[in-house]
Amino acid sequence: MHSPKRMLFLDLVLSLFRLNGLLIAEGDDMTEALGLTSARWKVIGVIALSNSGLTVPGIARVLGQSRQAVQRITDVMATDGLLSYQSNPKHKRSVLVVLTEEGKTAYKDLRDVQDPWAIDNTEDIPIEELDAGLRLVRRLIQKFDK
Amino acid sequence: MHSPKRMLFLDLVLSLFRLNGLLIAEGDDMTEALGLTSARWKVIGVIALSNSGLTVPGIARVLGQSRQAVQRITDVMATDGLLSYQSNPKHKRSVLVVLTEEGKTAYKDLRDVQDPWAIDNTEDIPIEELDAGLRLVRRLIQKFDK
DNA sequence: TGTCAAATGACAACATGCTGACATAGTTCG
DNA sequence: CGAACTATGTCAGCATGTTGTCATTTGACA
Repeated sequence: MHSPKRMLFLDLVLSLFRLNGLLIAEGDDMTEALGLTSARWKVIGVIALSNSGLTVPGIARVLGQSRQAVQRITDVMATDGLLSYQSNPKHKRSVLVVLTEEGKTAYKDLRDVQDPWAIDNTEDIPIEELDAGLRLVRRLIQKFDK
Repeated sequence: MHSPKRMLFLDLVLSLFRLNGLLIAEGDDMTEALGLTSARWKVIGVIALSNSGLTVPGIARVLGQSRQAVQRITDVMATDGLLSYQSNPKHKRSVLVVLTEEGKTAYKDLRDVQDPWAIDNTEDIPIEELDAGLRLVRRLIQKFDK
């Protein structure tokens, strides 16, 4: 027992916890000047990448989070003027979340800091390794997301 | 420039956020019957792997978390009888955290559920891929942990 | 030795996530 | 059509993590 594979996997899991914390800290530091946080740019990113508009539960599904958690973030962001709610022709109660002009500007600013950050932190990592890593992560997500 | 590498990296980061959430949910479900949670078995694991005993800030450094967060967990676990504080000959105020008999039993029970879980979830993944993934994660941790 | 910076404990405020519960809106199907 | 199921908004409680602050203890060094 204590197979190397098992130890490897548990080690990977603990390392992922740690990396997650570091990435959140990085994201918060990086976007502090923009009035954003990790939680907020996750939401902004999802909305910006959708053409037709998303509902709160829709964003939650994309992020793999509870709709309540997303609702809290969007409510504060709406108060801050980054996004607004738009009536949904498909549903009387479930409104669509859209970026305001301010929100679009924030997304652009976000990209302006995020892109150099991504480039800086991958310049010494071969693209094949990143790709393999992403595939592994996706495989694990599929395994647990049921 | 929207380089593929940049997109890949941002995709990886978002996927890591999601995987992190799923792993925490897995950990909580898996150890629910033992009266543990993800936060608790992280701490138990660190203590169990140390021979000489650790202080609260020491555990925090291993986990890459704030000492306050760890202190909160250890306080509750001490109340629950899983661990106890032992006077530290090296330091008048900073006590050592040690597992009680109940805590050691919990660690054993934890391993009994964690091992099959790790084996199940890696049986279709080559060890080389896990190893490569761990190396990538560690590389990123080093990059951000400064 | 005396002083000062770092480490620690303790407390507070806050952000982010979860689940549960309840009412209402939408969908499916007999 | 109507009943049952699902999806959504909303509110509440809780767990986990962060940062900030302040007093005290340690340790390093002029």
